[in-house]
Amino acid sequence: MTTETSDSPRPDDERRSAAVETIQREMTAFARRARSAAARMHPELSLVSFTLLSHLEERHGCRAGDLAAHYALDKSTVSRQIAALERAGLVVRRTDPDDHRVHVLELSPEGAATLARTVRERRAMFDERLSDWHPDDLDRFASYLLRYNDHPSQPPGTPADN
Amino acid sequence: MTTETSDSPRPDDERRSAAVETIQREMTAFARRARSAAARMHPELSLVSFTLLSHLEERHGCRAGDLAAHYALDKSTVSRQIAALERAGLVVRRTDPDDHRVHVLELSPEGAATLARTVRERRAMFDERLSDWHPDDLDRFASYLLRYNDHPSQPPGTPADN
DNA sequence: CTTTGCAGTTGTACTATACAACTACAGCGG
DNA sequence: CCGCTGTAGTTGTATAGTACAACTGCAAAG
Repeated sequence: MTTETSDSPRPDDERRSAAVETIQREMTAFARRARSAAARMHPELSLVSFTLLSHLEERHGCRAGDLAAHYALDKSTVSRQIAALERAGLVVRRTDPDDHRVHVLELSPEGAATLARTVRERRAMFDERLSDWHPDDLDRFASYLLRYNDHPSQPPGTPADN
Repeated sequence: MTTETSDSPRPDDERRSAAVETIQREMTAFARRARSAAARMHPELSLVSFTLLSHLEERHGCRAGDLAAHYALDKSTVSRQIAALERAGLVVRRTDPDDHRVHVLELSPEGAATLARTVRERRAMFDERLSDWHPDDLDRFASYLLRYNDHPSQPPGTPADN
């Protein structure tokens, strides 16, 4: 409050503080909007369903528990999401022959198609939104986001070492 | 598909595409996590409540409709959120003497205190998370986020000119 | 064969949200 | 003054996403 030296270059702490403040505010603003924006864009596939399908595509199938762990969701949530996706015909679920407790999840052809369509639509949105950015800026922004997100997060089941 | 020139420097379009892909993926990942992370950190104040209180602080009070418009929320959602915040004693609501339809919303002292505490906690989290970043990178990241978010968004009541 | 543990499902509850219908009020045209 | 029309906000109702706890079914250890 008393460190008003506005005509000299601000110390690093102050720059840092201002930048962190902006990052916090803007990340928060983005997070607030993202779900409803996604929902309005793809009434067929919520943000969570979309990410689950993406994960299945990347991994070429996986187990429900993997999804829960990876996305810090409760296993019951994943169970219901997957059930809905199966009902919609986007995911197929088969029992692992080696361990009958395990259900292996995979994209159905329709699931892959729906995912591809959604990816395309999202891509178009991002392309449009970032169309006037210089490629160098895009690269830097992308790497900052990677760095920001490369951070461990506590799953809901984990009591955060309490 | 036929533009395989992997040994020569990639054309701008391809860099662009890769960067946009990353931005999309990482923004999505962040959005997915943000709410639950915020909820786990502040059981008292959801991300939405937090932003509503912040807005009230910034504007030194405003109307419910302003919040709805600004945050692209339905007026009923805002009404209930504000009702909950009022019940919790964080917001005071009084009728505008000039127009009895209007309810002017303001932070209560407890609301200001709670908001300040939450801001502090969030700040600490962000500070820790960004502690090993160079100030220049923080500045750039912040400005990229500002630029990214500086984009119009359709409120839910707006049928997007259909 | 029993016990213990893991993978996933189901029961229940809560929050955020939207849309539609409603209430209360303001401002206008007669 | 009276009624129409538009606006601010509330309430009814429905839905989605989520968590926690209790349960089922199976596996692996003893």
